[in-house]
Amino acid sequence: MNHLHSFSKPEHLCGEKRITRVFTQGEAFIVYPLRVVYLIEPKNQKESSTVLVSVPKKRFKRAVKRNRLKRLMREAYRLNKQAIIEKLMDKQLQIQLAFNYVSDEEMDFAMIEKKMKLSLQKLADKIDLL
RNA sequence: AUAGUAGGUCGGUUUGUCGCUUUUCCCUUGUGGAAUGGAGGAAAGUCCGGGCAACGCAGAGCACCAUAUUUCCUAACGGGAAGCUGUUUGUGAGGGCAGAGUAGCGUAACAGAAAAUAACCGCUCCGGUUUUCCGGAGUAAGGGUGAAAAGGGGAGGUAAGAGCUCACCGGUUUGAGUGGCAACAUUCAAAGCCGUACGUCUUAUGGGUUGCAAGAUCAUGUAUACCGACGCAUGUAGGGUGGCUCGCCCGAUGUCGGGGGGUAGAUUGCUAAAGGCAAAUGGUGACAUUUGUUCGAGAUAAAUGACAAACGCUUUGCGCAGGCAAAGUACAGAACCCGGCUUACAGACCUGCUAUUUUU
RNA sequence: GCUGUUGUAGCUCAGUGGUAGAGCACUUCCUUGGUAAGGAAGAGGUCGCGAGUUCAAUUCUCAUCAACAGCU
Repeated sequence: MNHLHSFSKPEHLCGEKRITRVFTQGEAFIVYPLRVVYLIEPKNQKESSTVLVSVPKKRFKRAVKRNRLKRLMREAYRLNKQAIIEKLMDKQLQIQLAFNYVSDEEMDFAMIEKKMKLSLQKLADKIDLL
């Protein structure tokens, strides 16, 4: 069985030091409602892509809504990550990603998936330029 | 039948595809496979109480905070049950709120004569003047103001009046009896002639602090914290006793020995518990006892999901009806664990009771 | 996870139970040839929301909502 669509623990971006590094050294762009922060560097760990998603408490007060949006974003990433993974494998690079949700309104899965595809395409273009 | 009220219960189901995570097992040992478990009645707010943990422990007084009707329940509580008294709300079943003490002190705007040792108008008597009126004394029945006006209405009494006196009634205090575990209720007698609300104050009881991001262990690794002995000093400067006072305790620098702070990480704490369900017994009840049976989240930038389809339920529209179509399907997500309280909630069900209408 | 503070006019803030105020801003008028400054007058408040105590609540009590801050 192939595992093109998995999203297991090693693919999460965690640990205070690594997260701080991404946010201080990484670059960012916005594909509304997603703000994408990324850091591309030569490959030195097993996974070629590690990701975190976040929804600010300030915009969504209820935990249920925050959890749902995070799940939708994760799901959208999981189903579409192949777009960048292969390019990274070819060039022997790794990427660390952070997705911030910056809208004030809840969106459904179709919308979020569309935006996620857009932002991943944008990342793929950047990888090609390197 | 409709509307309501009190208490209790539930709060979607099935299938497919792709995923997340706990535990166990297997192998060809890795982006592997299999099996298994995986949010709530409020997981929420963090308002109380407890367990558990670390630190502290020399006390006394004051201060501070909380609580305050009775009896019971409970591990405990500021929670609950059943009562008592008052008040308020509802046609009603019911619901809300308050309930230690009152000796002293303070406040009660505006209006009103006066907001508690009262006297503007009025009433009565006396003196002056004699047309109205002026001055003095008495009085608190009547008037108006106000949220609130000095027990109630009646008879006697008087110049006019007044608990001034009398009987009855209301309330207060004291004593005695009856009922009740008690709060209290009720009866009799006596006294006295009797206002209200809030605050302050007083009394009683309780309160060490911090919280699983507590704390423990491991690997890496080193400031020189801390401890002991000796020496100095002889309780001096200063410090601690988490706000103050008294009291108590420690106590400067040196040498030797022991020892290991902080940061980031991993493991642990971590989930079986005052647990759920049923029956019987006791109790008005909260609840307790016994017996039987049953279940099993443990993540850590944080899992329990996404998509699709079908069904169920609710509402609306169309239709005589079967049915068809559309819309909706709540509040909300564990983060150490329990007991409560509070707040949010589509819809459904059960039991008791109430009101209205109709029928028998 | 734990803890605290604040909410009053468009803005910044007063207001210790008795008719809600100040400064700036706004409107009208005066002044000036005109503008600014100055002067006069005026408008603008569910006192975050909901209960309770009281004769009376911005103020006292309870619950709730929002904003902000702190510890880690």
